[in-house]
Amino acid sequence: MADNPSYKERKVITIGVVSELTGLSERQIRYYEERKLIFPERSPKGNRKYSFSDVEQLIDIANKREEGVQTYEIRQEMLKAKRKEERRYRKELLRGEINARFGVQKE
Amino acid sequence: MADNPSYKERKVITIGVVSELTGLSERQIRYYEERKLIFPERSPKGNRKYSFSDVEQLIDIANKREEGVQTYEIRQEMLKAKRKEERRYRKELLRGEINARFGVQKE
DNA sequence: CGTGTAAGGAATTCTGACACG
DNA sequence: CGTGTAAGGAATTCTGACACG
Repeated sequence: MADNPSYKERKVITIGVVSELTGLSERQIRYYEERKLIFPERSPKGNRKYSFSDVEQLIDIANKREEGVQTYEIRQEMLKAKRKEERRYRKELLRGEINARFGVQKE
Repeated sequence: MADNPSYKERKVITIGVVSELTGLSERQIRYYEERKLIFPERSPKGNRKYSFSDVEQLIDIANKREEGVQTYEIRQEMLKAKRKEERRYRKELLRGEINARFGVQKE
């Protein structure tokens, strides 16, 4: 589904660059991690690494915060969206299984 | 043509990460820049920033070097490919202009 | 030519804490 | 709650140079 090299998801960007890209302070970025809104990886020596996808997520968070939405609420929204996505995915899986057993044959 | 956000071309990766990604030493990466094989941007304070595209380019360079190709030769090949690409592009431009004046109308 | 390394300095990042509100 | 800041240390990056071959 995603590109195989998947430039968007590779966690390769350091916090300083993320700060420039998002306009957020490093303090804010680390705090949003503490509040479980963002999940960077760590380099061997402990430096945070973010993906472009994380950068976009942070920009969304920044917009919500400007509207006065609290981090807790943002987290709730994220969890809700995630559950919805999982339901959609399971449904898709199920459809595939049913087709494999009872569906019309291809060719 | 490329994605608008253009994750592949944004120069956001520090040299340490590029070193991990490519298996090349920082010394080698800086040297290939000196030889004009790679063109990182610089952060305000002078740190090199690379794109995913640069990383791929470096992997190609590493492969060529393993085959014993010298940096000078690699550079010549790159310049040749670039000129070829430019000819293709100008041809494309020209075709567009001709169509705009004399070509069949759409609709 | 291509790469390793030691050198010294400057910039980056990390954590835990105090501050304000 | 969300963010700024000073603190001290560790890791990163930079440049110019010497070394080997």
